[in-house]
Amino acid sequence: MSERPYTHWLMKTEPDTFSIDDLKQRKREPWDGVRNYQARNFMRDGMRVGDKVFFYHSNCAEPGIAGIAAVASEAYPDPSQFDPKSKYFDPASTREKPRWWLVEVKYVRKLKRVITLEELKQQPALVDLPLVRKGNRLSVLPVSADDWDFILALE
DNA sequence: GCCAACGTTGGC
DNA sequence: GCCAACGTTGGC
Repeated sequence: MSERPYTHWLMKTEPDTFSIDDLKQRKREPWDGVRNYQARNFMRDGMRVGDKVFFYHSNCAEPGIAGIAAVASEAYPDPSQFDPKSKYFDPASTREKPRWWLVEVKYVRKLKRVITLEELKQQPALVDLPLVRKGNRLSVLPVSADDWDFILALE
């Protein structure tokens, strides 16, 4: 069995734009619009089909983990970077050498309740969880297997 | 390569 | 709406 640093992830989304209920309805969705290199690298280089993902609601009344998704495709170039009409259009990117990549994610389930950011911050066991570390604005983050289990036990 | 200016994220 | 904490851009 090959070793990878991470097999569990957390992906942020603003529920006003795309919520866990939207994913439940759509079942599967390309995670387009990521325009940060570190977040891109996690998707392109770190993720494999079947990896579990915490679906996190940000920039809303109750920020926190709202559900579980799974990586459903290998990484491929984000089509929106080539579309001049898209707000994610990147004129500096080319099809020969795409700058931005995405994976598709599929719905797994909603949590019984939202596990809030506030609650996660209060857990001494989660001090090293990247999500609760100061100033971390990345929209795609790794979660250790231990932290994953610990967080789910809070549900 | 430095770094000031600017833009974005996202909690509060 | 405020603003801290970033990341990016571009002049030099």
